[in-house]
Amino acid sequence: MRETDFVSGFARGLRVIEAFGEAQPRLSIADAAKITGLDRATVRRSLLTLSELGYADYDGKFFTLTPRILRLGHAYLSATPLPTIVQPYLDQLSEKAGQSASASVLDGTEIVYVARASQRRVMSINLTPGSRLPAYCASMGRVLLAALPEPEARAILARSELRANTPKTKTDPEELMTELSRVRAQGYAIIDQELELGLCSIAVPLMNARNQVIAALNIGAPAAHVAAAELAERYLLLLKETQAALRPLVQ
Amino acid sequence: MRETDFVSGFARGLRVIEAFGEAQPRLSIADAAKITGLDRATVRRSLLTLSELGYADYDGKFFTLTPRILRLGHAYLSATPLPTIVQPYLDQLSEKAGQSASASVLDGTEIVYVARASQRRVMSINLTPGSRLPAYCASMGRVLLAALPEPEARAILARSELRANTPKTKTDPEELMTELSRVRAQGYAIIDQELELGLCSIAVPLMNARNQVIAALNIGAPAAHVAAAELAERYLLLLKETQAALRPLVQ
DNA sequence: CCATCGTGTGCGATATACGAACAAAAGTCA
DNA sequence: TGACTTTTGTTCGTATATCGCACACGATGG
Repeated sequence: MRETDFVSGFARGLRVIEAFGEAQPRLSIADAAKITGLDRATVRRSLLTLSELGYADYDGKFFTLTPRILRLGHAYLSATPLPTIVQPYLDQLSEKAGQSASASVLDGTEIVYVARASQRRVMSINLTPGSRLPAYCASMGRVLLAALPEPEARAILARSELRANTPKTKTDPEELMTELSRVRAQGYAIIDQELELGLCSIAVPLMNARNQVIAALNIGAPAAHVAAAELAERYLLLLKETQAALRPLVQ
Repeated sequence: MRETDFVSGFARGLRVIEAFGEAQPRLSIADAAKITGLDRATVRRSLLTLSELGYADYDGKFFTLTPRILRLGHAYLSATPLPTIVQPYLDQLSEKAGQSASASVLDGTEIVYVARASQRRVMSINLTPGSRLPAYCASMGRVLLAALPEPEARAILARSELRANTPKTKTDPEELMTELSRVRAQGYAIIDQELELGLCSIAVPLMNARNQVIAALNIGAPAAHVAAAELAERYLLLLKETQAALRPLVQ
């Protein structure tokens, strides 16, 4: 790609959108400039553009994103067959298990939820399609990493910020690589409160007819109700059934 | 706003993202140029930019969005308090009712789902946060339109493409305005298979402490299980409870 | 009253869009 | 099949748009 085949104004604008996050629902021009590292004048132009197009509101001081911004992500969710195909199966799975069921794919060091059927909420985090979690400490992340060639998985772990979210979180890259081998061998991953105390989950890969891993499915449960050790006997069969049902339908 | 306070390269790029939709998961440069009405050279630069940033994949012929694009919508969903606050209440509501429960806001002539707790799937449409439906024929749309000053509601109806999705769809603006008055008076809206045959729903407004309508809540049910006439007696109380519980929590 | 912070603006240097031209595929039809 | 048309992707030159910097101004607070 040539230098001139890149629209930097567009790229800068996308960075500005992403500056709005968890902790930042309202941004002033200076805030957004600080977060993105862009010049204030540039950020101002981007924000005014967003506001002009209806993607943001502006009260003269602060900018907030409007629901219209969801059109952008929705373009993916409705255009990509996977979420649509998977959703009804997750609904069934969730109902049979009495727990939340989700599907996600890998994006860099993170997993991205592309579909979810939630039962009563047990986590402090609100997960919706589009939500992201670090791959190294999520059951679906383990499954997706295990599907990669070892050097790639290792590279992703190297790029990850391996934080101990709880005392149970595995953060040693070597230990994680060993865990990935086990996951690869047994065909599923179990996480016991490594992301958040009180939460455990079990995940399996979702493969297409050519045996390529294209996503992961999981069931999450409160540790208080279901011990991690019981996850496999309770839910593995259900997950495997869903995995098998979806296999001929994807890609 | 001055002319130069608008970054047209950014605006064009956003149009390109939105070109990917339901029917268009994969776009060639020429496809995207046709849909957006932009020059092929311009579209090409935007698409290559998206690809360079990891928001799109490019196989040399077709572009597809990657899950990374969800970061953009997620910036809204996680930054805006509403979806996070509402979700657990929707989960409860959905569980008690045994039907899907959703929350949405108005964006132009459409409602946008910002949170949803789904039970078994009954509609052909897959609804997730970010999904959009025409306001005029959705129960939450009726409630949100009814909350507007009459001239504004009328203006939105005028801008809407009033399609008869089913034989039951109301498409006459005057009839719709009358319906909005009824909705305003009774405090809820019922839709009987106006969007899709076999689907009916009931919605109430979600107000904040200052009585401003900031969203709508609904319960959707298959017409085969629940006649439209029974919706109110079955679910109105539940919806009102949720409405009351949320009222002090929002905004 | 000055220091600090945030916002808006003018300007020269640089990046980008447009239209057109060209090259390469992909159809089309005898 | 082969010649012809149509469509698509890419490149180029130039007019225009945009960036980042520097500065001005107002608000806020010690």
